[in-house]
Amino acid sequence: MARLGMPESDYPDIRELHLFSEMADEQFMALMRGAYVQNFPPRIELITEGDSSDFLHIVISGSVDLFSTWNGRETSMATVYPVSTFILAATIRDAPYLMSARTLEKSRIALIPSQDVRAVFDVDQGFARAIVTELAQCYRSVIKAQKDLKLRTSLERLANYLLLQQGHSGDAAEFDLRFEKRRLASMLGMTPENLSRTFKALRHYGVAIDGNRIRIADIEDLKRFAKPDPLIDDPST
Amino acid sequence: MARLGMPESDYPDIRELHLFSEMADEQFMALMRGAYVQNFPPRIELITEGDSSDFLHIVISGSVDLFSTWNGRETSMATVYPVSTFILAATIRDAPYLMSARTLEKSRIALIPSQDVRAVFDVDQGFARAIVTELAQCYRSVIKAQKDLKLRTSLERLANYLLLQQGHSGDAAEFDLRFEKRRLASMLGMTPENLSRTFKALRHYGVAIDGNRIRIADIEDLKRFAKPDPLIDDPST
DNA sequence: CTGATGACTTGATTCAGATCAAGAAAACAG
DNA sequence: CTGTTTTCTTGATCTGAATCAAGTCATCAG
Repeated sequence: MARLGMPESDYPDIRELHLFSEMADEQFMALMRGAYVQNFPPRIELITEGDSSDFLHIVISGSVDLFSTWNGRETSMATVYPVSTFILAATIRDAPYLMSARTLEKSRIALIPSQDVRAVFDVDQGFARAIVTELAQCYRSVIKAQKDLKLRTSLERLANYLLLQQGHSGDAAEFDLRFEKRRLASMLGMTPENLSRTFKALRHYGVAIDGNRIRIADIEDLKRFAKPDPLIDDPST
Repeated sequence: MARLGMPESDYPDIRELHLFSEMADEQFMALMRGAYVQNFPPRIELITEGDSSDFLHIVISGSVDLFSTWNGRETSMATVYPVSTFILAATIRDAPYLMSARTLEKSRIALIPSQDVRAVFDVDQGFARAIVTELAQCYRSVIKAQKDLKLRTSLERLANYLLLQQGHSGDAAEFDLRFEKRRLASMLGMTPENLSRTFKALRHYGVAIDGNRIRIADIEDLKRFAKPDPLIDDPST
């Protein structure tokens, strides 16, 4: 967990991020000079909801779970994969985090001081444009998630989730779940027990499950049931 | 429903909006020149989800319901009151609307061509900063709504909603619901029947209801049950 | 290899909330 | 004012999902 200035070998990965790709070299270097990189073991809590947002975080490798708690309950809100940022909105507004974050596995995280981000925003046109685009994207993702939650049953949510994952796996008939079922359950807004039963219910639509391995016999059949909708399920729009 | 260029009498209200208050006069006038104002009767659908986002909308008077549908089901996502904008994210990304919008009452709506908004963003520093702040705010609002949905029962959501409304009414012990119960039910993610029963269940915590009139006997008692949390319920953070 | 730990499944039961049905109250048009 | 329409409420019932409980399976440290 040694805390270091950012090694230059990490620059290219970050530079490629949509958020940083359009800005001037000079400003990019200014951001990188103030940045840190840390390696974290699995299951380390990186930030806690309610804390003030001192750093913009970037996942360089590994993965991070964003979750929230209230009154003793906990729910997973999203998972962040490399290479992308999180808690951009809190950084921009200089407001407390609304979600906590923990590493799911051994992860490499870059930290850019929030005040640097806000300062560079004001002087770099390309960076400003990129931040706006990114935020609008994030906003739309959450709206989609909320539609998913309010308009669908858990069976429908799981079916659509599987179709989405299947797309990510290059449309292969078989693929592995990307993370453990208890987290998947939490993301989909249900209990682990219920997820187990929901998987079994999907057998009627040709879904076979063995451990983390999913096999979909007939995509079209599953689609007829799941009724995927780009305005809910397409992450790119 | 006559369509007009924007009358200058509307300028000050719009100029006061956080989104437009920091920009240069010249740019503001440029936006206004391309804008329209329309008066709509109640229950008119202003935009339909899936359509392309040609205009940024501003509610000058009245109110607007943002809702979504899927597979024959419908849910209210948010209500927009004067003076504020909606579908900013779709405008920024030049992407299809994720939600539909309809007037709840007779409403006056301003329409600014999306391409003008994007063009001015690139030349006006203050406007760019304001858009980013607004978007970050919107993002955080939706995250809060999602925490509310995933972490609370409908009884808890209603209790916290009432506490929030009570705050909006200057902490009066009595106040009126701002809109009809069927919409409130949809916003809170439940059926009208269930809302009726949930109101009755809150009598145990000193909540009396008569038509649209709410009376809270003992705020502290209700708070002990509702456990309001600024990271979910405070719209300003 | 072995015991311990945590993840997953399965069954029984309970509960929150939806649905169905009907009546009461309010809003509205003529 | 009167009939109509819509909203709201109430009751009965059903269902999706949570909870409780127990057992299986996999992983991993020693």
